[in-house]
Amino acid sequence: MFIIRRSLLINPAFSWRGFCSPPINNKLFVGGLSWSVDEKSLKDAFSSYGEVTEVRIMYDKDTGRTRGFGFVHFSKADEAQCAKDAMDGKAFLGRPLRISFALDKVRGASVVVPRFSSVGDAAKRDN
DNA sequence: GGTGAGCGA
Repeated sequence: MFIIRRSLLINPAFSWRGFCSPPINNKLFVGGLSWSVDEKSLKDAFSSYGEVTEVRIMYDKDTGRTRGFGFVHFSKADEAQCAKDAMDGKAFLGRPLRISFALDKVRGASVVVPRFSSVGDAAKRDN
């Protein structure tokens, strides 16, 4: 029924290139950060959408500057979903944010980063 | 330097 389709439109958990993107965890990968962004300003910005338990920004040990991405931990996955929907694509300190759910990386193994269009590619073939 | 995936329990 079309009521289902309308639910897909109004629910951010069901929109990712027109495909399902449920909150898989309460951690967000945040890319596209400005070079001058720091953890406290990032936490302050994301705290408006939920309880931020931890913020970690990756720094280059050689230059001491940020690598332009980081991770934000929320108390609840629902809050992470809300913050992602609200902040993704929004300008922060002059640069648009690129947010997605964090893929858990275990010590000693490289994180498997699927191309952010692999699922969408399947959806396009279906379309 | 701008399409990017860490750290510590």
